[in-house]
Order: sequence, then C-alpha cells, then structure tokens
Amino acid sequence: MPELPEVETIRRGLDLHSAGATVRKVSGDDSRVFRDNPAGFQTVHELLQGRQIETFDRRGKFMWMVLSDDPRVLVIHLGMSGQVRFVGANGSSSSPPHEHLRLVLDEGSLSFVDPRTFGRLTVSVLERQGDRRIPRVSSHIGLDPLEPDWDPVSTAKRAVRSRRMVKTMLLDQELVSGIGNIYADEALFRAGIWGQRRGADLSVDQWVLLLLAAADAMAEAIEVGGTSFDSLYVDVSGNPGYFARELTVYGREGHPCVACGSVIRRTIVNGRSHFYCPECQRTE
DNA sequence: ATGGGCTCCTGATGGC
DNA sequence: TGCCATCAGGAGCCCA
Repeated sequence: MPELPEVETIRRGLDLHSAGATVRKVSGDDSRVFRDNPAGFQTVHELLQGRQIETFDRRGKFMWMVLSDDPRVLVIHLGMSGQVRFVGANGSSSSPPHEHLRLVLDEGSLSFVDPRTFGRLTVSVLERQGDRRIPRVSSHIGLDPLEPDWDPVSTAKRAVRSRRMVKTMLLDQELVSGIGNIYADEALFRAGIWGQRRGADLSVDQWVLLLLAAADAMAEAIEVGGTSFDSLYVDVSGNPGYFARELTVYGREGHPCVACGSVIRRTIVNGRSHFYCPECQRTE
C-alpha cells in the first residue's frame, strides 16, 4: 500500500517521536513478517532490547531503524498493509488486531501492525554504497528519485534498452525505487505516455521526462502527507494524507480527465490496474 | 538474461 | 441477511 511518499511521511514521524529513545521492552509474535530472520522474532528481540534508537533512514519503500554504535539495523518494509503507529505514554497498552511488534520506549511505544503480513521486519547490516550506508537486504534496489545522487539520464539510458512495458518498468525497484502503482500511473499521465508502451519505444528524453514526473508527483505528495484512500494508510499519529484529492487518473475509472474531459479507463498490466486517459496518453 | 505469471494474506465492497 | 466474486498503495520467486 504505501509508496515512497507514505513511507517518508511515516519515517519523519518515527524520527520525531523516537529518535534518541531507548527500547525498554520488545514484544512480538511468530508472524510471517519476521520470516527473513534466522530466528524469526527472536532475532529482532535480541537486536533491539535495551538499545538506543539513533534515527530512521530510507531508500525507496524501505526504511530502517539505526541504533547507536551498531552497524546492524531493523529494516521495515510495509508491503501492502503494514502500518507503524506511535502510541503516546497515556495511550492504550493493549495490542490492536494484527500487531506483530511493539517497542516500549522511555515515553510511549511503537507498534507495527500488518493484517496481510506482506510486510517484513528484518535485521540486516549496513554497507557502504556511494555516499550512503544501505542495509544489505535492500542493497539490490536502485536509488530513489528524491536522493541527491539519483541520475535520471543514466536511468533513462538503461530503460530504453528494454522491451518490457513502461508501467512494469516504473514498478521495478531495481531500475528506480520508491514508485508504486499510484505514482506510476500519475507519472505516466503527467508525461502523456500510455503504460503499455515498451521501454524501447520511448526516447531517452521521454524517459527522463517520465522519471522526473514521478519525482515531482512524489515530492508533492510528501508535502501533504501522502495518499490516503482509507485508514489503511495513515501516519504514525493516525492522520491521513491529502494527496488523494490531487490524483488525476489513479482510481478514477469512468470519471472525466482533468485535462481533456475524456473518460478515464482502466486496464490490467502484469496483474495490476493501470488507469489512463485514452486521449492524453497516446497508444502509439 | 529477460519477461511474465503466481503467490503469500486479510478485509472491504458490491452484485445477486 | 447472507454468499460469492473481485479488488487492494508489494515484491519475491519460479518457470518458459
């Protein structure tokens, strides 16, 4: 569910509420969300118990908790339905449904909830990558469009060599990370490109424009706290984001295009919905 | 190497 | 009211 803007909004909330705090108590279950750890939840427990949280960092849709004086981190990926909430000191201490991890801090606690368990909570180790330190488990993904070193031109040059559909490529976290189904469709609309065209059918310039459109859309979404359709995505304090009101195509099948008035259509690309304007997004 | 399909889950929604 | 089908902000894995 959450894409880069939503993950970034959550990351900022986590930094605000828990940077510098000490983890007083770690509790959790045997959920699938711990599946990437050798000893499941126990691996996470052993890492975090009694430790001080330094900050939260992020690349694409991956974020991770950095501890003071330790190269190991807790990598958090929210999948489709993961949520992180900060519960204040006088908040409820009972576990909500599908809570898989709770960290009691000096004041308040952090709660990880995920009904579908597509998310992952993984202990990993930081490795140098360019100017950054990235967890090993997420070292395969590309830079995201909001990183200073991200290079849309080199990304575009790679993209034009592929016969894959453009929409699929935008969702490929190894080519460029952070873009999900919402922002892929919004970027394609902004660039006037139909998602079922092939990577090699676009010019390098078109690809650059498309990638920059994705960057713009995501930066704008962060400004308003991300996209909330329902309570599945809220920030760590439970507040929704307001970018849904600025969506031009995503979820708007049957509604008029904001630019030309044509009816927005929906089709399936590799198993995911693709919303587009048949007039503004040329199919040739 | 590359592309595309299946799969892991729960919950909300809409048609009959 | 139920019951069933469909859909959902992701991505790892497997097969052709």
